[in-house]
Formats: sequence, C-alpha cells, structure tokens
Amino acid sequence: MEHLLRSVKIEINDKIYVKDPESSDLGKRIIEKSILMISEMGFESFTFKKLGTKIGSNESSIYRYFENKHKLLLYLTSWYWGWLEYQLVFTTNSIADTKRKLEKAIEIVTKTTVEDSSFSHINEVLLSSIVINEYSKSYLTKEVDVENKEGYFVIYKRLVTRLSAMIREVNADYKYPNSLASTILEGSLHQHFLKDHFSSLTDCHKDVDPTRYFLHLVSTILK
Amino acid sequence: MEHLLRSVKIEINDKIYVKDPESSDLGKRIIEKSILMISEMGFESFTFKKLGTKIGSNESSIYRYFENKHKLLLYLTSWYWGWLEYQLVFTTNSIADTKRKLEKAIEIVTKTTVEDSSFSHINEVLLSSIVINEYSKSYLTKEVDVENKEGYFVIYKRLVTRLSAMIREVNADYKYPNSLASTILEGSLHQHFLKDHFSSLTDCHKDVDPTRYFLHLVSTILK
DNA sequence: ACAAATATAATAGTATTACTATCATAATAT
DNA sequence: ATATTATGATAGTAATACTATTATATTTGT
Repeated sequence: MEHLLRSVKIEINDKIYVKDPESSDLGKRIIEKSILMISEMGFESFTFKKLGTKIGSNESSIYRYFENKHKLLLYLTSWYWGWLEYQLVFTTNSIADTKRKLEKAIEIVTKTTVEDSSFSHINEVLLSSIVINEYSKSYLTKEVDVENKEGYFVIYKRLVTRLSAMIREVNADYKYPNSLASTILEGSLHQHFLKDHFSSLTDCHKDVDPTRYFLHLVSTILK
Repeated sequence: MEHLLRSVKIEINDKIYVKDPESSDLGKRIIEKSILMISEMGFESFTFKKLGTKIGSNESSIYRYFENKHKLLLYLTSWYWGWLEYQLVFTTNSIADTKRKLEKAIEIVTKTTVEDSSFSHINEVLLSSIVINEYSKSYLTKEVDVENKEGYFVIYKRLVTRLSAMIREVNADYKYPNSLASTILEGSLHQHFLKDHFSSLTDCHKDVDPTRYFLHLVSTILK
C-alpha cells in the first residue's frame, strides 16, 4: 500500500477538529502519541493532561486542536476507516469479476492489520487495535443522532455502503445487503476482539482468521 | 413467559455485587431506578449521586450494594442475559427437531423486547435498550481479562455456547459454530441499534426485524 | 420488652477529570 | 521591525468517583 498513499491525505470532516492536526508539527505529535497512549492505557484512562506531558506540551494547547477526547477518538477512527476505504477502492477498482471483487473487499476490511509505514506519524497496527477496542464507544452515546447529522460518521457509512453495493452486484436478489455489509464490518471487529479475550466464543485464531469466516459466510449466503 | 418466571430467581455471580440487591427493598429500588435512569440519560451521565437523589436515598448507601457503576452495569446486563437464557432453555427444551429448535432460539435472542411484567421492579423493555446501547462498554475495557477470569461474563458466554451447540446439532460439519453464535448475539444488538440510529446501514425496520435477517442468514449457512 | 446487631442516612473530605480563562512568550509573516 | 498567530504556563471551577466517620433507624434474638 505504500506507494500512492504517501501523497494522499485522508480528508476528515472539519467539524471534528478545532484546528487540523495535519497542519502543524504539534498536531501530528498529538495524533501520533494519542494513538500510542490510547492503545496502551485504554480510552477511559487517557486524558489530555497525560497526553500533554507525553508530548512535552500543554493540556491547553491540545484543546486548541480538539474540543475533547471524544472528538479525538472520532478523528482517529474516521482516519482509520478512510485509510481502509482508500485501500478498498484502490485495490478492487480494477477487478471486473464481481465475486472476486467482493472477496477482495472482504479481505481488506476484515484482515488483521500488520505493519505499514505510509504515514510516518500514524501507527496503523496500534490504530486498528484502538478501533477494535474503542470504536463502539464513539457512537454508543446519547449524542449519536446529532453527531450523525453533523456528518461525524460519513466515512464509515460510505464504507458500509460500498460493501453493500458490491454485495448487490454479486446477487441482486439478496434481501439484506446493508445488514450483511454492516455485519461484516462490525462483526469483524468483534471476532478480532473475541479471539484476543474470549477465545471460547469464536473459531478464529492465529491460522483461521475472521477473514476466512466472513469469506465463507458471504459466499454461502450469496450463492 | 410470566408463569414460571415469577418463582425463578436469576442467579448472578456474587462477586459482581457487594450486597445482593435482591435481598432488600433498597436494593430493588437501586435496580429499578438505575434501569430507568441509565436508559434515559445514558451510562456516562448516570452517577450514584443522581441515583441516590432519585430513590430518596444516599450515595453512600448505594456503594454498599455496588463498588461502582461499572459493576452495576455488569449486574444489569448479566441479569438480562440470564433472563434470555431462561426463556431460551425453557422454550426450546421440548422441541425435538434440531432445525426448529435453532429457529426458535434465534427468535428468542434476536427479537425486540416488548412488555413483560414477571419481575415487578425490572422493566425488561428498558433493560433491553440498555443492553443494546451499553453492553459493549462492559467488556471493552482494559480489565476484561481479569474480570472474565472472575466470571463476570459467564451467563453471556453460556448463552453463546448454547446457541453454538444448537448450530452444531443442525450441521455438525459447519466450521464456525462459535463465531456464528457470537455473530448472532452481538450482531442482533448491532442491527437493533442501526435501525434506530443509522437506518441506511441496515435493512431492518419495523416490519423486517433483525430476527428475519438472522433466521435467513443461519438457515442458508447451515443448508 | 430490651439490648445488640445490622442497615441506612448524613456529612465531610480527597484526588482526579474535564474543562475555561487569562496572560506571557516564542515563532512567523509582512 | 512590527503585527499576527501559535504555543506554553498558570490558575481556577464544577463535577465525578470515590472513602471515612458518625449518627440514626430498623430488625432480630432472647
């Protein structure tokens, strides 16, 4: 994935931040170190004060970039979904066969993230662990509807919609393309979580990953 | 479901509470009102201080029942899963045909909760909305592994295991019974959430509920 | 009926969180 | 060289998530 991504910027809804963190060195440090800290200590223990100390800066300076840590989480997860979307579009674009195209798409969105250094200040492996462990918390709030209207979840929604469209291309008669698409995305995060913490509740592990499970599931459903 | 449940007590791991809330009037009021409050204001805004005011009692008295609100959430959700498990076992027990048995099980665990007054102080409809909106937060923590070892999630795990066993009875060759079972349970909560907040990401709505989607999915997969 | 035990209530206090506001200083742009 | 903008330092506030202590009910055992 390295090649093109170096010159691509993932566009995030500018209502999510006060000041674009990509626009300065301090902003990039905020992103870089918050990924390290949230993946290490979890979202609830993470605070702007601690982040300030870590980046050798001040709590008040961080507030100039993000209103609160919830918005920062929205930023990070949006970035992740945008990164996946880019890979999805780029990789499947040239595939004509609808089945192979959908297969490739499922592989991309369900696979375990391993190493990638396209964005120097963003550790995609740690970021994907944040998405697995914290993404639900970004929308399971009393403010979802307002924030959804503000467009805070557009990238994720677009990703589900793209998957859904590919599903329909394979089988136009299938009645639940949206539900299946959202099940794949959300279910994949869940299976990844289960394999790390509730191994008895999943058949996924080192060798048999969530990708295999979902590839089999989807191909059977659309047959 | 009314009949038998009146004389049944749902057993919750006694490490979850300091003092059994079922053992006193105050305890029952804590459960009753916390369900109302959490469903109304969301888990993050809910505090023991506010609950104290609501039940005409004192913050410090609530701490005699639960160490913190996280434990209270574990209690409430465990109760919910125990309640579902009871219905599952009771209803499917007499069904000999493995397919019909699994179908019935899926209906029970994925359906929208409507009215039930078996437990006077517990509003199952509101409780199910709490499970949909907050359950993930109970395990997406840095303490999962410790708490899992303490047995805080046994009821939920048992429910997944039961479903998984029924899946295997229908098709012993299917490779992912555990993943499918956990996908049904978690995915059902997710589809319910989507239909309320992200309707474009699901095909479920008033008439076509998550039950239909999962019934079709599972029957196709195990064919 | 009375003392002892237990449950609940009231009050106070602490460290931390999630901010806001103000002012000083450093970097950069014109 | 000056004005603008970005960052840093400090202080302050209300709320949270508790703990500790003491007082007052209520229940129970004899």
